Amino acid sequence: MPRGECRGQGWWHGKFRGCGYRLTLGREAILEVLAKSEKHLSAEDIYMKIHPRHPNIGLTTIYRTLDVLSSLGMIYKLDFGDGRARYEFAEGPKGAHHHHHLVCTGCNRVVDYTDFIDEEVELLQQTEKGLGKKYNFKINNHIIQFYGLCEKCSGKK
Amino acid sequence: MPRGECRGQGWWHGKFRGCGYRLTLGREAILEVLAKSEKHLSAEDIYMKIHPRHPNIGLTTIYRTLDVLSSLGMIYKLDFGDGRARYEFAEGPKGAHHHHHLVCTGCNRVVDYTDFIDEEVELLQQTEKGLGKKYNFKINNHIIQFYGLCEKCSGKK
DNA sequence: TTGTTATTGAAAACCATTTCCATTAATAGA
DNA sequence: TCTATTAATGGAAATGGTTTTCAATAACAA
Repeated sequence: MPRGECRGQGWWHGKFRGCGYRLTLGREAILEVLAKSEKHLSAEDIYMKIHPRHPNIGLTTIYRTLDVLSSLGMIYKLDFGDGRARYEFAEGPKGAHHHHHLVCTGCNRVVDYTDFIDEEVELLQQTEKGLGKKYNFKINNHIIQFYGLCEKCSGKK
Repeated sequence: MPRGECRGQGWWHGKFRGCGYRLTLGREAILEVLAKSEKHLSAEDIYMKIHPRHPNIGLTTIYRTLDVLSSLGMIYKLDFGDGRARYEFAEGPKGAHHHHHLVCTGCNRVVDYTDFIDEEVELLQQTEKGLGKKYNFKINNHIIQFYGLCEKCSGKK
């Protein structure tokens, strides 16, 4: 199932079915929350958002679904070093909103930046290709993150 | 305490003292293990290596010491996504052995690569400077990691 | 040598995530 | 539409890396 032929309402029907997954209420609800929401939600954040409307969807299901969505490439699993995973909607194919993260180690605020992205992407592709060949890796993902202190936290210190 | 004026046997004495830390057996033992060892040790790895010689050093102390060393910039705390932190000795100043990591998501093998490092470092510095100014961050760290499947794991599939 | 206080070890607590297992429900086929 | 199959679910319990607690110990300054 080549990633990326998705767009429009309900495109995920095919995505699920095509991979032998069933389309359930929970899965749709979670996808919807991630698609609409501010970014970087934790499993519990998602649970909280979904619970009022779907009180019968448990946290376990959230975790399981997030794994599925993540393995389908529909969402990204992120780690900002605060001990809980965060998830963000993978905005369609072709990296339309490709960005990386700038994390404040003081207050855990996260800034999505797109500055220098073109240069980054170019270097990443080059590196990916080089490394892949040299070490015989089939590379399919990368992380770039910057850590520091935001204005507020820098002052506090 | 400006990082980086360290070299030679026992340079850490000053590093510790200068920051109000005491120099203890445990701290030296842990530093030594990290300095000598293959890279990417987990807290428990370190515990196992130290235990035969120092059976009275507990895992708790390992964790506490790793925090201290990490906050002093003497070691790096790494996350390869397998649920446990790894640590690696910060090889002196000036990024003498600056490298990044290529992680196999199949078997968790980690390759340290230095290919394209110069280009990377240049871009990183540029980005760091740009982001720092634009978002008023005092950036002091970054991560770059590639994930994929190594030859073996790629075949298995 | 002595007093102060950072450091320690062991056990318990923490807490995000996973596993278990009996129940439910999505889907394919009749 | 109805039915059988089996993936998906939820609640409770387990997991496991890391942190906290607290009384005992030991590094260091004087």
